[in-house]
Amino acid sequence: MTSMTPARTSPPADRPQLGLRERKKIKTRTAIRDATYALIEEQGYEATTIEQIAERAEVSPSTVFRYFPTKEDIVLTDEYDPLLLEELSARPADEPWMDSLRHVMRYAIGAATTDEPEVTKLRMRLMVEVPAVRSRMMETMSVTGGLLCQAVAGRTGLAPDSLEVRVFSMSLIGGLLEVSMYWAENDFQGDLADLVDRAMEVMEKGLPTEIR
Amino acid sequence: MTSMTPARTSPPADRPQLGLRERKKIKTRTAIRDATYALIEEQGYEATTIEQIAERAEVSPSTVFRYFPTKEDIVLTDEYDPLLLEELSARPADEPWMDSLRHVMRYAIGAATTDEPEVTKLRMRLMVEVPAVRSRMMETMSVTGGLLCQAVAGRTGLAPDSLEVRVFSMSLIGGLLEVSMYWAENDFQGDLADLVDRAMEVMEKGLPTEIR
DNA sequence: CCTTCTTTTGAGAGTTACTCTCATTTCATG
DNA sequence: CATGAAATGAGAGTAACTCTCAAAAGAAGG
Repeated sequence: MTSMTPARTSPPADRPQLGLRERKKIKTRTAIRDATYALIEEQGYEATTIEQIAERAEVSPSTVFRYFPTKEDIVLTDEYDPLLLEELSARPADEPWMDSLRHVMRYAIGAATTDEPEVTKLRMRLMVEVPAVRSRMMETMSVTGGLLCQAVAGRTGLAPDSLEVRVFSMSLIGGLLEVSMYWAENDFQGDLADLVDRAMEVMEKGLPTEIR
Repeated sequence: MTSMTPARTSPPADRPQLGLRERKKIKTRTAIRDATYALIEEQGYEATTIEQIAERAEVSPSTVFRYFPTKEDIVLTDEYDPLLLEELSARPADEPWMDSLRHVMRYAIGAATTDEPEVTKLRMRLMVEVPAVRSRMMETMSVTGGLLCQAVAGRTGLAPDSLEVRVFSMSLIGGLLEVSMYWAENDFQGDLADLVDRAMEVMEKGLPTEIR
């Protein structure tokens, strides 16, 4: 899911013969992001202004806004969701639903923590510390939620816009988001994959000591 | 929870001999809120500026910000959470946890839909339509989540900051928030309490057709 | 290479939510 | 009524965004 996946330098997979124009666009995009990360490390999130970002990325402020609709998006945006959903639908149809999810989550976590661990951690830290970032993250998670609904519906045969599917998806996403926060708040101790396992256990079976 | 409870004209219960100062404060607070609601009905959320709100409420813009930290808060803020938690902890200790929750939810829904149904609906509509409002709502829900953790912990004997409790609380809140959205998106058809029941069923037992 | 068309960029002005400060007013109290 | 504390208003300032328009830079064809 969004929170687990790092922002990529280049779009995953396809890169066949891009024109100079396209290549430049990618370069500016990452220039802006890198500038932002660097400035945030130096001064913190709030203290970093769009103007500073623009200056360091050597573009105009207008351009920054052209590439990212909000300041938070510079930090958060990634393009992994479709990949994950694909991964999810590629799972065997007879596999228990929660097991499929677990696999996909592991996959996502692997990608995020191997690829660019510092960036991933920075993002999670910002999520915990900066309300605006957290909000924006939740926003994008609810978009992810919509996609998840499709996947769940496809798998279970339920309607994607039914209350049940929607509630299930959102509560799942809420839970997973909380895992990230927990991990970040506890200084990234332990293995994120293990935490996710524990979380999914809870969401599947309820609290450990709960009296049914 | 927050999403279900209407903003009150006066703080619930206690009003024993308030000084003129306090009474005036309450009056301005509701004046601002009423002005906001009215303007939003007339022009929509985005088109309504703080200046307009201030003008109609007959206070200065500064005062508006003194009472509400953000524009979204004018619409969303209520003070019901503590009440609900109290209600929750007042439930018999041997009652199954989910049953307790169900009761409290019913209570909250009853209060919200009986008290000021139009306001409640307006808020939910804004939640669906205005991203900023939705974000802010999610923010406050995550605060509520923290409180809920305490309650869950007290009941189950688990640590309030344990991963399990936190995940459980947040996924619950995510699910309940989605119920509100669903209700609003479907033009408030059907009984909210029924929807909440169905949602809690999902969160307790998983999706209907799920193969365990 | 040069022309023409399209896309991307930069500059600048404007809006609005929000912050901070300080003087003034308004209530509380003895 | 005097004195102190709290609430208000006025105003200046910041920074994230939005919009518009003209200049610059790649794409494509002759």
